[in-house]
Amino acid sequence: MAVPSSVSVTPTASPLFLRENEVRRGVELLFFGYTRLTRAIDEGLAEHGLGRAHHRALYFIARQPDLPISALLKILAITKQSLGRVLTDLGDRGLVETRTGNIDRRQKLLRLTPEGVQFEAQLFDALRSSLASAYAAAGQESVTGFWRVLEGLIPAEDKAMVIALQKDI
Amino acid sequence: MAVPSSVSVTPTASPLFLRENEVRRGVELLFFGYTRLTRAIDEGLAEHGLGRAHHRALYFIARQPDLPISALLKILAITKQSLGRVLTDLGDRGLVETRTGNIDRRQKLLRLTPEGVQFEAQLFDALRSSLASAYAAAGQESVTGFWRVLEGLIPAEDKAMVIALQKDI
DNA sequence: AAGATACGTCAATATGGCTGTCCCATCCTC
DNA sequence: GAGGATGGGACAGCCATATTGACGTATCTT
Repeated sequence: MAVPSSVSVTPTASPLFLRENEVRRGVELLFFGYTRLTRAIDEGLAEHGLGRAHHRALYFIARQPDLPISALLKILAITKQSLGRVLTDLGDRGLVETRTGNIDRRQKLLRLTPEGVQFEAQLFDALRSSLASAYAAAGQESVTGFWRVLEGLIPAEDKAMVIALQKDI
Repeated sequence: MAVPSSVSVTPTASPLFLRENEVRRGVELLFFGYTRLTRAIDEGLAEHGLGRAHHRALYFIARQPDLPISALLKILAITKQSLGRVLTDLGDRGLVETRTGNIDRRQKLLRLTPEGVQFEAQLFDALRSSLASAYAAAGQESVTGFWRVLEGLIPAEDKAMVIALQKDI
């Protein structure tokens, strides 16, 4: 390891620093795996003149119908302005609609139109076929490990949000 | 594993289609895990006025010194123009240098300068601490599964490239 | 000598983020 | 009921990162 001593000056070897190979492998597999998975849907998106940002919104709206905009902002961690543009596009194409919240009338609750449901399902099919075949090739035990490691990458303050997503399946 | 015996159409319900929950979970964990990991280095990059695109180049040059530009183009799967700008920025900051190939004098071989090595190591420390703690929390068996699933997401035609990266650690 | 390859470069464009500012409607608290 | 906090929308401008297409030069291969 040709790391200049000025950077990581650990006099004693910490276990966290004995893993360069494993860490680099994880970084690389995450990079390639993630980018290849997202590419699986580009074609479907392009047919509607949409990009990946639109898909992310579409996906989470599909996942939690009647999601308030503020919740989507937290999930995506982008600014209101950036999301506004995306939602305008999705609305213009008749894929997403909003209605006023019952409990809090300031809120707009997002949900997919029937066309939106169909389109999201079509995109999801591409994700499913990629991920399901990776799952099948790796085996169920590996899938569990895959989830565990990824969960460990999510900071504590975001974890509740992610788990909430997966509760009401 | 329950992979249909060929690519053929299975009239009965394929196991691949009985996994919506698992697939959604994977999509979400990949999204959050990947984005959170990449955020870990944004601060360090911003100090040099660089972005994530610069880090990706820096990372793979660190990984394979004397990498020809054409190889980096394949890894990153972006256009020559996009990469050109990134490499210009890295060169201007004295982080990356090129030299003419010995075997093929048309090639320019990329490598980090000493400053580049130090900077990459600093960024890598952030990645390492995130990933290593996720690894530690999940356990070694999970890490193996994590790798296996991600490998399954990489299309066959790219797999050789990724494996080549990990051979000469 | 001809063609392919590796790299560089110019110009124009798209996407998806950002900041800052201001506004309106609604809710909550005192 | 007044005042402040919150949810959402909108305008203007900017930045980072990617794209396509076309063209040029050096070098390698045949």
